[in-house]
Amino acid sequence: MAEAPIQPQTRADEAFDCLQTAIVTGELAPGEKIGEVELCSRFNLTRGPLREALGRLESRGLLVRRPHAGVKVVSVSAAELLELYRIREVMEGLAARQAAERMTDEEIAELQSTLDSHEKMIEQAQGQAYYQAEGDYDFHHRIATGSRNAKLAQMLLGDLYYMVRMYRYRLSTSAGRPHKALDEHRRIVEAIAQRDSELAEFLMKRHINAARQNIEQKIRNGLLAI
Amino acid sequence: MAEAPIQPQTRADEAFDCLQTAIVTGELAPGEKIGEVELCSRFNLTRGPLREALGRLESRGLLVRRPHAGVKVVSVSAAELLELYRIREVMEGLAARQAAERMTDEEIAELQSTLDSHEKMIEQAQGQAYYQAEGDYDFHHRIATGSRNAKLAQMLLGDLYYMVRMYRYRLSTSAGRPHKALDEHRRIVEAIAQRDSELAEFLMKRHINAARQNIEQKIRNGLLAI
DNA sequence: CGAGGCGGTATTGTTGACAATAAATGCCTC
DNA sequence: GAGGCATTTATTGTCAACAATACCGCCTCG
Repeated sequence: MAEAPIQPQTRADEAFDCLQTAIVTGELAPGEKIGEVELCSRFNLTRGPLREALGRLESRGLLVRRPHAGVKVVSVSAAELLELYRIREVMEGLAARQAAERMTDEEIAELQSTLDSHEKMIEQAQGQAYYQAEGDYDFHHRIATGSRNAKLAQMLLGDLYYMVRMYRYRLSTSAGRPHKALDEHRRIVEAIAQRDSELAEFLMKRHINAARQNIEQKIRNGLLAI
Repeated sequence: MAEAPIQPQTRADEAFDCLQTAIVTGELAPGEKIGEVELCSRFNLTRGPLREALGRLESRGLLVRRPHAGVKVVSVSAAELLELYRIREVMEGLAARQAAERMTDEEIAELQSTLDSHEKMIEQAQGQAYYQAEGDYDFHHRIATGSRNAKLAQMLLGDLYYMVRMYRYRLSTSAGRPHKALDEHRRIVEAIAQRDSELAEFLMKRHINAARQNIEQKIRNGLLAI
């Protein structure tokens, strides 16, 4: 894959990575107000690079900043989370369509083999939810880059996924869903392998739509406090 | 509307706005390598806020930055510009669909009246291209915000439009297209007014698809050097 | 007793100087 | 004369001090 550089090349990059993962993992809770100096001591940084990272995070919508009043982690309401899935639906649908047109045969083969390993991960039930989440992320990540649409991949991987992942960590997938999701992944890859771009788009949209409905149902049942 | 604050609230915001408009208008040409100190003197800023703005611009994909090697304005190839339109197609389709479901009657009425004024602007042929571009931007802007999908609006208005507008300035619309575009706008609004979300999505997608093909054709004819 | 204004304090925004890195130039060697 | 290496230089990255602003508690006044 080779996505992350060997090491953050500059202190600002380092700060950016630290903050981003801290937000995604929930180490910095949504809605939490955070002071700059506190963050500096926490991540061994100085305020210059930190502020630069803060700006980038704000631009990506993970932070909100009020002038002279500090920054706080964005808190996404349940409704907004569902809206995110609406966006994912159309964007990843496009990604799947373009991936079907443009992925190399090697990439498709790799994609299929990753699905195999995801299946194994799910079989050994321990840590099922976590591995499923990671596997799911891996799958969608590959489709996004496989679209050969740089901006699309950037928006999906840089903007949307991080916001969704904020909630993945506390959103344990419901029983039975992992298998269903994997099956849906399989069908999408199948369509891509057959270069059936229309079908790939359709299946991807339906896949994400199903995930959204899954969350929607949980919210209705009060199983999910956001 | 009331979008832009009365004045940039902080120096970094000011820097961000300056740089962004400078890039969009072409004052800073794509591919141009720019030094920080030069920018500082040009916009009467100091390097701190400037760097913060630079980070935000980079995060939005208008700049590319190589550590210790300076920043340069992103140069979008013809192929990438067309890819941008593919993204717009699906995202604005979604925006139109949600706008049809969620815009208030007042907003729809306003939208219709803005179309009237756009028509007048086109009638008086002078500066046709410019007004058309602005009117087009205005229209799509309203649809995006009308979707009541904050993240969608943010991604469209914050990420995509600025990149597209970089090329709008040198992309004179072809003869006859303004009228056609206005007509397409009219139909979309009509669908929204009738709360026909499916039709609104369809028409919007087709509208942007037509714009893309228009550009594609120009590129093929060598009328467009990118 | 409540509301509004006022000052202290802590936090953010900004600045200029310092250090580290990469590009560029000139020199030396082959 | 050409190529590679070391030095120089300019640019970026980083830091710590300074200034400006908003929040909080207190006091006064209605």
